Amino acid sequence: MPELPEVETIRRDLIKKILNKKIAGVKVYNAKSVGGTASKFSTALLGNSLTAIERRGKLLIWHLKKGADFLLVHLKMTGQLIYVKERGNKVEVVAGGHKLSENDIEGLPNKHTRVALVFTDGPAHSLKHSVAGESARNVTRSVAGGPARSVARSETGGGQLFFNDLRMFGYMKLAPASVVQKTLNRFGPEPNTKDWKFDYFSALFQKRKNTNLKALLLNQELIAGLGNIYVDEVCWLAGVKPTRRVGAVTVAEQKKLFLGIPKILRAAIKHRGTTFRNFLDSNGRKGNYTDFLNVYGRGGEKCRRCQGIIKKIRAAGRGTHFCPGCQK
DNA sequence: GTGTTTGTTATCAA
DNA sequence: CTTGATAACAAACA
Repeated sequence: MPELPEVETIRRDLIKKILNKKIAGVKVYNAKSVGGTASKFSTALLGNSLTAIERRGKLLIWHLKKGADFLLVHLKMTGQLIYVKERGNKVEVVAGGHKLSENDIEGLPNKHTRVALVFTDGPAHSLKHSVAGESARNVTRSVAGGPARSVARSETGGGQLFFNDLRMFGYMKLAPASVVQKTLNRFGPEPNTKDWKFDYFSALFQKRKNTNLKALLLNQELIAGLGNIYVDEVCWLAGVKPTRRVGAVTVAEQKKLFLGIPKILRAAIKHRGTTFRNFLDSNGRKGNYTDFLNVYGRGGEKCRRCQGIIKKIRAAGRGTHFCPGCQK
């Protein structure tokens, strides 16, 4: 469940790994993941390179050197962008010293791989362009040796980026500047920037007084980047129940929430995000903020602040965790 | 077979 | 038009 801190972690890593490298190979395992037209996608990316990677909320905006389009990348719930550096025929994990489980980067591409990009530092030797069928399984069956293998054996030193997405909600879509602008304009302010102002935040509690706090904080058009995990954590930190009617949140509580949001997001970025289920960073490694969660995923456990028992309910259609003891 | 997981959008009601 | 709530999407797991 990549939220702002997880997407930001990936963004920072990808800048180091793939910026300005030539895209020498493109493989689409699932056309839907790239907006439906795999050939258009491949053509736009082959021989191209990234000049910048921006983030807005949970959305990544890839700037391409050639062509008029940008690439919008959204991981939704189960998307992963895993970069594997290549040495000869052997695939090598970039970040060592960390044990990887079977579900991590070994065996990539796997059945959840929807797109693979091959990078090279130098000029592209051979530009591979292939479009696969519905799943990696089909691909492997239909072609001798499997196209997946042909990617792994590509003669490049730049490495490969795998877009894995179990549930296929995520996407990598080409978009012209006009569409990008329209998309970005819909987001609320970024909590970790100078755009994060209390006057704006406080006004939301008047404007949206009839919903509950959880729904307010989850709304990307009002605040960019919070998702289910961090909303629960922010509410705990501020001592307010996520189910509280927005109109009944006091100014003092608004202040705690206002300060708590960037505080938690920054801490989570510092610890490279939270891995609760599917999140892996671009090295295929888990996020470490999981150890710092106070309520999310701790239903039935003791509150670290008041020794109450964390409750899990459903609010705004989401699994919601809070402490009845110290959240009012 | 049932319920649960959640980011975003579509849809509907008020 | 706005707000608010809910279903739908899709795959896997307990």
